[in-house]
Amino acid sequence: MAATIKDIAKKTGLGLATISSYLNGGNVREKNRIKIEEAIQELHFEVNEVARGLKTNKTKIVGIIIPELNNIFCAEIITEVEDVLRNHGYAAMICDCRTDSGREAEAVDFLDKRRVDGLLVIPSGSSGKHVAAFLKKNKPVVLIDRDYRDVMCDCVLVDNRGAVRDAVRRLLYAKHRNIGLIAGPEGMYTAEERLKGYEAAFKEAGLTPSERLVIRGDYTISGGAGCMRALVERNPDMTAVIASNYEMTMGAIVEAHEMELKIPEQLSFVGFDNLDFARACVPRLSIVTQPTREIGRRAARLMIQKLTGELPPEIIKSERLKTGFVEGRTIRMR
Amino acid sequence: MAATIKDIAKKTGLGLATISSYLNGGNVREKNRIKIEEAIQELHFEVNEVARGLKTNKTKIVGIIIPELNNIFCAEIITEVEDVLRNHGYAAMICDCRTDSGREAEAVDFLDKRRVDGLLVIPSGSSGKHVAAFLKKNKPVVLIDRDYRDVMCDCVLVDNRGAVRDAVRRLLYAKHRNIGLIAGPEGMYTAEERLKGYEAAFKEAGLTPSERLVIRGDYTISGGAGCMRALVERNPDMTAVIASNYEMTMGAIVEAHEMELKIPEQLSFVGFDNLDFARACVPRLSIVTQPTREIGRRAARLMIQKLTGELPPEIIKSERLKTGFVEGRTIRMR
DNA sequence: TTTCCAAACCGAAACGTTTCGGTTTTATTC
DNA sequence: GAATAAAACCGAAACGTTTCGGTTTGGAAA
Repeated sequence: MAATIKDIAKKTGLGLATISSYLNGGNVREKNRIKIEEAIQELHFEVNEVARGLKTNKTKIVGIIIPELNNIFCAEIITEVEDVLRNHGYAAMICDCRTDSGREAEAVDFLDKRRVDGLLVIPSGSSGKHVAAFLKKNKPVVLIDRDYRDVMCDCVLVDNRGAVRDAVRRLLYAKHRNIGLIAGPEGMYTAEERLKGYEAAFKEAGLTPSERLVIRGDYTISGGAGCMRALVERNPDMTAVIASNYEMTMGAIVEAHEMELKIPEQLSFVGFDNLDFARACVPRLSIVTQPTREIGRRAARLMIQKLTGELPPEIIKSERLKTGFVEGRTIRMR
Repeated sequence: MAATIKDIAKKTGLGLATISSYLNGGNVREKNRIKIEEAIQELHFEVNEVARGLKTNKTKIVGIIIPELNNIFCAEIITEVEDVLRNHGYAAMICDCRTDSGREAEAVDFLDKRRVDGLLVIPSGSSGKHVAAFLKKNKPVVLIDRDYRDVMCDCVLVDNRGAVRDAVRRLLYAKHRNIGLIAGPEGMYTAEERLKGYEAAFKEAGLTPSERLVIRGDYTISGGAGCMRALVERNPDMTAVIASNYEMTMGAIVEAHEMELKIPEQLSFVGFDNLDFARACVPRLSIVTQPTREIGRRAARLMIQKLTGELPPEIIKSERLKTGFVEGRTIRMR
């Protein structure tokens, strides 16, 4: 049906190798170049990337595994990743694993069978055993946002610890002492790091927060809401709360309204991540922000570098990006 | 490097065709089955889907083209689509075309070269000329959310007209008469449909709204904000506003706060799409909702049916889904 | 005009599957 | 145990590229 390189060869009277050379940027005599281009036009020839992939053992496809496509943080990163990849001729094959590390492992298999050239993963679990086989083939794996505990990979992370430490510092500076934290799930890399940042800020100020001020959520809206209520009920003296991801920020805000808690008059608040949402709230939320586009860009670039061999496989690169803070009106000076 | 079917044949002493047959669910004598499975285990054999694709002329990949991955509405649909596709053994190759129909055409080419088996598109422009070549190869194209004006494709749409008509009806029922509409960009399918729904509701009530009550936004947050301000300034008698997509809903709300407009005391409001956001607002927004998961599921199923031949190519199916309405507290009875 | 060298060109083989048509094996029946 | 039908098996060829090693060509230098 579709024209092949052989049809072009026949039509132009040239050899297979010459056409192939032309297609891959090799030198061809001017008049032949013209003939080839005409034939390509006429027959609507398009390189069959599948055949090429079989021969070269390179598919020019990067597999992307994420916990939830339907999650703005992930989506923003992937948008950027896809853009950079495609600009370099790579296609993005995406698998959503619903924040389930079992499904993550399945996705790795799925993509491996399809012979993707590399894997970009926002890990759901903390073990990376399931990518070991892939790595053994000398294909690159780049991690985003969190690290595997047991397998070394290139990665692009964020200074989670510094992010929350900074938020706490600001609250301490505003004379808050009883600062609640809606932390993330136990064992989750970003959650643990953020919690450590919380503790570090107190420590450096020579303070020790009550244990009752920290509660674990599950990074969901309803989880955030539940935690907010629990924190308020169990800490009558609490004057400020930090929610440590976007979903829980949303949930906390909803619940505060539900409880008719005035923010920041009765309770100061620091949220996470989504600037649009922060701006839409009344009053505008003060939030920790993550450089999602930059994360995506760097991860994709790292992948490209590994793929092109610009960065040799044996050197493993880990980048850590600074977070930001956007002032709103939800921190009250005491 | 990686084991091939030939290695399995050699190891088991069986023929190539037998192994292939086994891999494709054919019958094999029990003892041979065991031998094959052992060999596969031992050599870590995995089918090379690239080679298979070359031979069968089927890649088991579906190309997905969307205006913005980084847009909750799209992301929710795609999440569902990807899930269904993968459950049927298909991979999703995603291209974000930044709401640019030129880039959309490029994406079609890109995916076509990679020999995807079908194309799922949330169109950015209204012309579908760029998929004509793809369709001519007898490969299916399924459209989501909007239709091409010039090319017939299977599609899954939403009753946009009914959605806004319903919203207006509710406001009319609450005795509002001067109802503003923040409409979408001119020429955009969903925008035009929603506008028609607005007009239809007035017509059936025997009313004609002032032209000044309709303003065109560009489906962005800042666009929505600007429109809100303009509407309020130019219509002192306006008592209610409808924003016709999520981003503009957000923008409108932000701007209302900015202008210190009390909702719903001074202005009733109906938003669009994002339930989480609606719930997080104070008071909770009344919104039109779209069945995103269902849209995704149906589109993916349609694609699968076309791909498996369950639905013959010559019959073109178009599905239209009903929207919903979630009551909040932003419509005041007059 | 001849010589010579680099540049351009060439076809066969290979990548790892599936499929076609034909052959062997097995199970069944008499 | 022979005859038969069905089931299982088999290898070669093909899918559309790239690449290898070798051959031809063009044009500059002599």
